[in-house]
Amino acid sequence: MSKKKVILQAATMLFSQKGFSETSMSELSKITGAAGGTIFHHFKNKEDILISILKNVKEQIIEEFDRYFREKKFDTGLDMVEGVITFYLYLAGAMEDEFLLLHRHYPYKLAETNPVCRGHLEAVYNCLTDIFEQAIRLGQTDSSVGDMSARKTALILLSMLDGIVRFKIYNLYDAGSLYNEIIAASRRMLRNGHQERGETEHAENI
Amino acid sequence: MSKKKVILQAATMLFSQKGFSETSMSELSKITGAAGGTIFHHFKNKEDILISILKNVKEQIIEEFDRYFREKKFDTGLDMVEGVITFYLYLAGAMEDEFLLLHRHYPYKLAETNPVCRGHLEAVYNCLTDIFEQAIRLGQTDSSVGDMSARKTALILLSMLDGIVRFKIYNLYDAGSLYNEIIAASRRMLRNGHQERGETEHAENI
DNA sequence: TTACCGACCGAATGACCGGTCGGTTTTCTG
DNA sequence: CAGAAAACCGACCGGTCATTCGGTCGGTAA
Repeated sequence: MSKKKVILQAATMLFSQKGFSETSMSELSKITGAAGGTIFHHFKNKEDILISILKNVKEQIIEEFDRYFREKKFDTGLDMVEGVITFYLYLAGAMEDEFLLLHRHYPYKLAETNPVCRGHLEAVYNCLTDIFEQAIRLGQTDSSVGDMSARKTALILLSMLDGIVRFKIYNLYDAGSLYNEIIAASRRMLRNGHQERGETEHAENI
Repeated sequence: MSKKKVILQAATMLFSQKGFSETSMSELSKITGAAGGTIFHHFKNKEDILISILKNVKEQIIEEFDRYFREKKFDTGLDMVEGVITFYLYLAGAMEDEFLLLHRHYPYKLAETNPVCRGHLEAVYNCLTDIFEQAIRLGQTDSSVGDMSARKTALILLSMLDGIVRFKIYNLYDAGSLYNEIIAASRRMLRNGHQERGETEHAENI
């Protein structure tokens, strides 16, 4: 493997697990076996390494979902939502470092001044939101999902998963033990129930 | 106000908005007007400042919820859940810096080796989860909330709000414009609907 | 008056930081 | 094989970092 790849891979791990500022170039140099100068031969500065990593993360996540949808078909929109949730949680485990990096604050701080960085981050979240939105819209055409704002509900679902993943990453709670309840809760949240029943006495508050 | 309070207040802002490692003691010194030595007279090191801040954050959040429940009463458990969600989102805006700090990675990293730090963080999340759990259990006794694991559903609700707040903090999406949908989605997720209807053809997948 | 206190100061310290540069080795190409 | 280009090296630089420490000062108790 080329030295550049080695550097990128080690930096992904270090920036994710230790943080960007908390990782020194000398440490990256020691771990990769590359001399200090070699790193700066491949990347113009430390920040440039992070941008390259984020580009990779973006491409990997989008590619993973593309592949998933190429292989998988769904009976209903609601089933598709469940599939996406399941795959998202799987991916958060399989790409642990990458998801951890996306939960760190530094990339978002950098995104405020660096358009390229912002572009990569937005691409990830737009991709994910779009997928959920499509699934919800599909569910609304086949009546497996009720009448609600597809975009906003997609964002709520994504927020929920994002929060679950953060809890797991930050060692607050284990996402795995919540899996069944997440699926059940999402189905209850989405399912078509518009029979205009009158027994739900608090409907007028919504 | 005592110099120690000034230091703590400025450090809360700096550690939240810039990050712990990205904030230097000289910057903290300049902003507060306290000499470098003064800061180390009040705190044994930089980390000790963070611990003190987390202690404050914990106490403030718990106190805020205590006050809220002293003033507010609810007709049903489901109404209580809505109230807690609303208050949580209000608090995330009113205590922006404090919530931002709770979304940074450094405190959780520190918690792995520092039991005091871990204690403060756990206290915050246990408090919040307990509140949701109580509301759900109340809802189950008055039949406004369906039959589901109270603890796990509480964690899912908290994850959802946590994710929403993160999206807002990291400038990914505005939580305010999602408020009505969050309430509606939560009510759908929780509401008692166990009429054993057969028309939801995917119930067997849950 | 004296003796002591805690709050406060800011220069000094040494470790470490990101980044540079001149030179060497390896790889590619004609 | 020659020579150019790319990869690589590590000593070195100026600057910043958290922390230390000798000392000043106003209050207060004996």
